[in-house]
Formats: sequence, C-alpha cells, structure tokens
Amino acid sequence: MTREVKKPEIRKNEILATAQRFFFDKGFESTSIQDIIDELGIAKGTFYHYFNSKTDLLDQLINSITDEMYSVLIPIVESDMTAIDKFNTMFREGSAFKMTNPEVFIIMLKVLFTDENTILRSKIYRKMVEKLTPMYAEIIKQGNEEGVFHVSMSPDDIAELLLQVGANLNETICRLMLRKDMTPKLLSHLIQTKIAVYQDTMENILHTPHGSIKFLQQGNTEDMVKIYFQQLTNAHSTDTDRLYQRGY
Amino acid sequence: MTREVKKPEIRKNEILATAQRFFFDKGFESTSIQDIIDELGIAKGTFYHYFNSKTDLLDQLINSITDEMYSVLIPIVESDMTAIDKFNTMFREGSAFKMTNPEVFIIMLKVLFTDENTILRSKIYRKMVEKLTPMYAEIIKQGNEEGVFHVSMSPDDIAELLLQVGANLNETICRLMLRKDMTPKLLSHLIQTKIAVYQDTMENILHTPHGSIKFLQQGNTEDMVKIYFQQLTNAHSTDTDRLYQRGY
DNA sequence: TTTCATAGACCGTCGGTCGGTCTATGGTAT
DNA sequence: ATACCATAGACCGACCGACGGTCTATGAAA
Repeated sequence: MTREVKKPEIRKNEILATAQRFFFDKGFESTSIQDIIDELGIAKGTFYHYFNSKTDLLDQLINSITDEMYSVLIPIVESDMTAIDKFNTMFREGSAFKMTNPEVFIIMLKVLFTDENTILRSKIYRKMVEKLTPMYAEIIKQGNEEGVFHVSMSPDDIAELLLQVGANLNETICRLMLRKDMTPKLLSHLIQTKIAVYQDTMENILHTPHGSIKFLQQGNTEDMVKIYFQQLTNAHSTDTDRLYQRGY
Repeated sequence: MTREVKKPEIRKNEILATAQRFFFDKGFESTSIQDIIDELGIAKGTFYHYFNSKTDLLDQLINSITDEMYSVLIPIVESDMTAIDKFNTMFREGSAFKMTNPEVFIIMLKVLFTDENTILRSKIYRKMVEKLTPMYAEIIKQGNEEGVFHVSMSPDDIAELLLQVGANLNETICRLMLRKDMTPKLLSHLIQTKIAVYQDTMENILHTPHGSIKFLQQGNTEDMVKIYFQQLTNAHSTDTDRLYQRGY
C-alpha cells in the first residue's frame, strides 16, 4: 500500500478519534484493532507504534475525554456564582443523560451499558471522580463560607462521596431508560422519584435547606423523556440503527 | 481419554467451583475455558454442554454466589434484633473486607480490583443490590416503626441508595488497601476517616441519631489492618504468591 | 546517513462449533 | 424375571475464524 506519513500528533489524534467513535458505536470489546486500522487505512505496526496495547489506547482515550470534561466544568467553578448555583450547574453539565444531542445520546446509552463496556464506564467514572473531587471540594468550602452548607467533615471526602452518589444516580436513570417495559409517563415519573431521592440525600449530606439542590425541573424531565421516546421510535429504520447494527 | 460420566448436577457444580477458584485466583479474562477443562480433565464439548458461553458461566456463578450471600443474610433480617442492630450486622457480614480468612481475602482483593475483573465486580454489586434491596427496605420500615429511623421517602428507593453507598465505601476501602504507599498507621487512619464519613452520611439519610450506625469499632479496624500487613509481607514468597503469579 | 514512522506477514491463544461416540435408562418382547 | 434395544443426553476433541500482539523490512524526511 502507498505510504503516507503524517505528523505524529495528528496520526495519534486520528486513531484516538476513530477509536472513540467505534467504542461508543459498537463497544470496547467488540471493536478490534483491525476495525480501527482498516477505517484509517493504516497498518498494525503503525497502531502499535503509538499505543502499547488496546488497554493503553482505552486509558489514553479516557484521559482525553475526562480532560475535555474538566475544561468544560472549570469555568463554572471559577465563575462568580453562588455555591448552590455552581453545584447545580455542575451536575447538569456533568451528567451523561443530558439531552443536547439526543440521537448520539441514545446510541451511547445502548452501547455504554452493555456488559462488555463495563470497563469503559467504570474507568470513566473513576477518572471523573478523581479529577472533579477537588472542584467539588472548592464549592463545598465556598458554600460553608456563604453559610448555605454546613459540612463539618473533610470537604474532599464529602466531595468524593457526592460524586459517587451522583454517578449512582446517573447510572440508575440510564438503566431506567433502557428498560423495555416503559411508557413515557411511567418513565418520567420514575426518574422524577429517583431524582427527588438523590437530591434529598445530597441536601442531607450538605446540610443545606430543602429545595436548594435542583438538578432538573419537572418540566425538563418530561421534555427529555418525550424527546427520548421520539428518538427511540425513529431509531428503528434510520442511520442510527445502521450505525448501531454495524457490529453484528 | 477415558470417559467418565457423572450426574449432571455434580458435573455442573464441579465446573462452577473450579471456575470460581480460577476467576478469583487469576481473574475472569485471564482464565480460559481451556484452563477450567484441563483442571477437571473434561472436554470442550462437555463444558459447552452445560454453559452457552463464558459469559453464561460468569452469570450463573454470580447467581450462585449472591444466592449464598442471601442465605447468610436472611437470618439476620428475620431475627428479633432491633432495626439498628440488624442494619449494622448486615453491613458487617456483607462487606467484602471482613477478615474471616485473611489470606484468601488478600488474593481476592488483588485480583478482583484488576481492570479485567471490572465486569465480575460490577455484576456482583448489581446482583447484590438487587437481591438485598427488599431486605434493607424491611429493616428501614421496622426502624421507622420503632421510631429510630425517620425515612419519609420510599423505603425501597432509600434501601437501594444505601446499598449503593455501602458498595462505594467497600470499594473505596479496598482501593485504599491496595495502594503501595501505605503504613499500617496511615492506612487504618484513612479507613477510619472514610468509615466515619459514610456512617455519618447513612445516619443523615436514615435520620437516626449520631452514633447509631457503627460498622466497625476503631479497635477492629486496627486489628484488621495489622493482620492485613502481616499477611501482605508473608505473601511475597509463599503459596499465595505462586497462586497469584500463575497467570503471568 | 541517520532516524523513525510505516507496512504487513506472522504467531499463539482464545472462545466457540460441530459431527459424532458412548452409556445409562426404561419400555417391550420373550 | 430376563434379555433386548431404542432413545436421551453426557461426553469427546479436532477444528475454525478472529483476536491482540510481535517482528523485521522499508521508505521518507531531516
């Protein structure tokens, strides 16, 4: 084959980008190195020149994903909002189930929560918790100073705990959405309930007045679920489906 | 090879038992079907006569493990203890980091928290949460009636949340123990702190007086860590090590 | 001329399939 | 009661394609 030399940085990013597409499209285990190099028209050796192993690729990919997340969230922490506003905004921006791009979201949802993607999910979660803990700790300190939070224990420990709880909520909601036996009404009711439970819990942890923590308005959830179901019925015979089925 | 016919139930249990040993010994991905059938002296076909796939084997194994856990915990729920005693006893019995059998525990710890075992861990956690939620919900109801808990939301939702938080604590402690830069003193201090944070959180969630929830006494943690370090230094040149290294 | 990005043939291992064999069992004919 | 035989299903192991990963040769750029 004709030989094409590119700047290492560009090549590497191409590989990372293609890998991300494939992983979110058909899953980590189901994506073979061969898939990636065929798509890019490069050879095995080229791939292994840039990455030591498939796992190495995954790790670097997750690093770049969480880095981007970090850069999205850091302006919030550094803004002049109140602690409560920062807290709520962070959770809204950080949650996976936000509806900025429904079609992409649905594919991701369906693929990400497969057994074979447990590693990917869990690595993202861990890295996220690691990178975001200091940010949340800052917000907690700010809230304590403002007198709206009353956290007596180490802000870092509490931040970590809150992030874990947030991740649990996120996962719980995603799994609800993947259940087959759902109507829009039932789904949005269940989600509402879960959110209420977790918001309440976080308020208890932060010792902040009831109603302070608000990830989503009731209306938002319903809109979100509505869009989700529309997208879901569309997905049967469109590009989305083709993308999703490619692996089987 | 000579043909040996056994009762299906016995054969199947042999396979499950061997699989469990291998999975906890060298990991799920690192254990090949070949490993298992070689150990048992059976043929590939025999294995696939009983299990549809490697994943099927894992699922059935996890079912049997969580079933056993269930049968250990159900007497506690059905006993005549107070809600708080039940709650604390359940957590002590249910946590992975209990020290009944330190050498086995250390191997499990080291292997279980490998990347390649993420699936195994996460499946166990999910099945556990699923099976234990009703039990914890019962305890919460009892506590409400006794007037020691004041949970206003759905006991099932709260039970699920508490189990998730418990699992988070469990994992956090296990990861602390795996860190290389630890002295016994530092480790037991960090564990104490984490436990304090999570106990406090659970008390907040259950609205129960401070000090009600007590997974471990301070002394217990220190003993536990001491045993752990003894075992850890032993492990360098013994059977444990050989077992552990077998896969590499 | 040196350096290193690139190519692609090659390797061992893995999960899984398949055609077929052996054996325990229970109904049936004697 | 005993001998027979058909059936179910436990068991075998050669075989397969696909996978992750290695290695050496080679071409392009500096």
